[in-house]
Amino acid sequence: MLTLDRFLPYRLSVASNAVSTRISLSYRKRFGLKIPEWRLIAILAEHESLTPQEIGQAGELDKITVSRAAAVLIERGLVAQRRNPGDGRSHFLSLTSDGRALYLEIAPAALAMEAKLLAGFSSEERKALESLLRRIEQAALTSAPEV
Amino acid sequence: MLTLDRFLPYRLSVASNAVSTRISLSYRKRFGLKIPEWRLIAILAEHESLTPQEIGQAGELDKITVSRAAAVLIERGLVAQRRNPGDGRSHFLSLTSDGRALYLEIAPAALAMEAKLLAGFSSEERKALESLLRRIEQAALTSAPEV
DNA sequence: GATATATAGTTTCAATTGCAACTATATGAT
DNA sequence: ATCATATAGTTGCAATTGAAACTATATATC
Repeated sequence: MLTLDRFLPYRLSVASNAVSTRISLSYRKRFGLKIPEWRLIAILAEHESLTPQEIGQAGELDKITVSRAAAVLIERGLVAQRRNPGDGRSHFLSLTSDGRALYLEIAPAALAMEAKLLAGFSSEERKALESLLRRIEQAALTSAPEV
Repeated sequence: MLTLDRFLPYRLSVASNAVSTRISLSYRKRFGLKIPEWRLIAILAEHESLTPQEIGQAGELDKITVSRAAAVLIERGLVAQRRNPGDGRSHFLSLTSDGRALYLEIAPAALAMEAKLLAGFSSEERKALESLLRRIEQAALTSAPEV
């Protein structure tokens, strides 16, 4: 028998929405960033210099989203663009020093929010949650697109 | 140090998106339903007759979403509306026999999709995932709206 | 090296979503 | 009973999102 309350896709969606809403409010209020913009900054902070395509792969963002987020961040002077000598259709993106400075502000705030969410969890529980989420994601991507 | 790939809100969002995308495609293709419409049907299947407000509480849907989903389902003859004698601003919604018939088709399909997603999980893992998700959700709702 | 096909990224347009204003009814105060 | 305030649900409008078309460049074929 089906019970919505115990249906995995429902529980996952509700949990994810609660967390996203909570977090995105913070990003927006404190730093004027939407989630894709924040993701792009986080990825560039880890990778130095990437093409939009590589950013999309690294952060599960589609190319439209990357394009728009990058435009906003370039406009704000947080991200710089330079030619890709190997491929004229593409280009490299990287954080400017302002971008890096902003990242150094956000990263601790993000970690603090995460810590708050996970406050009641043991370290085994955290690991378990991460691993279960990865497996569910894998299963969703793997199973045939049509049931 | 922050790593996007290991950041809980990110993992949660990615997993939830993967599952939602996968599932909503199915609902839409096979039954012409969007997720809120499906949720509304599932809730009414469990509760017989509810006001829009009660539906919203039962399924984490805001009142606008309920209103629009209900309008679509009434138009399709899947949901019926009748006066609420106790409060003229409100009304009761319930499944029509067509609505119940559709539910009896969808419910097994939904359970089958869930089973597929959870195929590699032991029953302890399933319970753990459900409980961890509820706790995260609670933590997100509880923690102050501003960090 | 010209033409055809493929790919990276952007832009346009249509669908979806959510806030804020609105309508109708209910509740509380004088 | 009248007026003020609160609540249920709907609608209008603005912002967000995503799919498809478009532009520019690259690669493959003849």
